[in-house]
Amino acid sequence: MGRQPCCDKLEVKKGPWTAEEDKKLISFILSNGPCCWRAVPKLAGLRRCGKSCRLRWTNYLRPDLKRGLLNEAEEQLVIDLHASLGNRWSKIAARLPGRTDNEIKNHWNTHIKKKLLNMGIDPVTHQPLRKETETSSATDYLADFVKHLPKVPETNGSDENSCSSDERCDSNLFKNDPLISSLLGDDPDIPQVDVPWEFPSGEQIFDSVSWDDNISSLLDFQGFDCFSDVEMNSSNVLELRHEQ
DNA sequence: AATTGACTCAACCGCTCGCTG
DNA sequence: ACAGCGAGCGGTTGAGTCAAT
Repeated sequence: MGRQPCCDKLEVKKGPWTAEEDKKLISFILSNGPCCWRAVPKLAGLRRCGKSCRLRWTNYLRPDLKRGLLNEAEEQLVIDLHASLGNRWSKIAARLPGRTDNEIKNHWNTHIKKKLLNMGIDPVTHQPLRKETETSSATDYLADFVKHLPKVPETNGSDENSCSSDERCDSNLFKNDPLISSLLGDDPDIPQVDVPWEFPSGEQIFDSVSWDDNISSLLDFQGFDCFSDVEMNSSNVLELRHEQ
């Protein structure tokens, strides 16, 4: 039996969201909360897939999102977390408040990857890239490479604690490299921000305020205070957001 | 001014996971 | 134990933008 499509592909709209669609989605979420994404498009009057609505909300419209590029500290945290978690972007994003997995993934692919490569660090393994000039020949390079390979345990190779005290598996191998050693170390200063985002109920924050007030609140929350002098209504606010 | 190539990032796709009956 | 379903995740795509020529 084939899997049912998540939505009627013939009826749903694709591509960039319009201000009107954003308005409908925000309005719906503000009054109902982010639940049952499959039903959201129908209830909100959107010709979109529920999946698309969830993505739009979590990656763009959510009021607790930070804007702009990741700062130095965030970038370092991403590198650090990637070293231990790999490409588990949602896990990484959970440690960076206000950042989405998509945003971090994009930033990794466009900025951090290059940065690490320029620093001579393999963005996948987080270990120093080897330059040809450092070894006298390809044979030497291979021999050296094999020498530093971690021992593969005979049983259950996936066990991350399976490394013995053998120096080939020792995290001290690259301890002379400041970045690597910092990546390998357990930095107590790294915040363990692993709390789920709590959606403020309409009663708590948006009670007895109009749609336009809600939009202003959202923008205030996200640091759009530069527009405080502008008369805000739902249409011009969303136009502004789309201009970003 | 026009063209081109590199870059960015919002959005989509397909898959997996976890819950429920 | 199994199937069905919704939600979430990670990889990929492509339109828009911008700098270089």
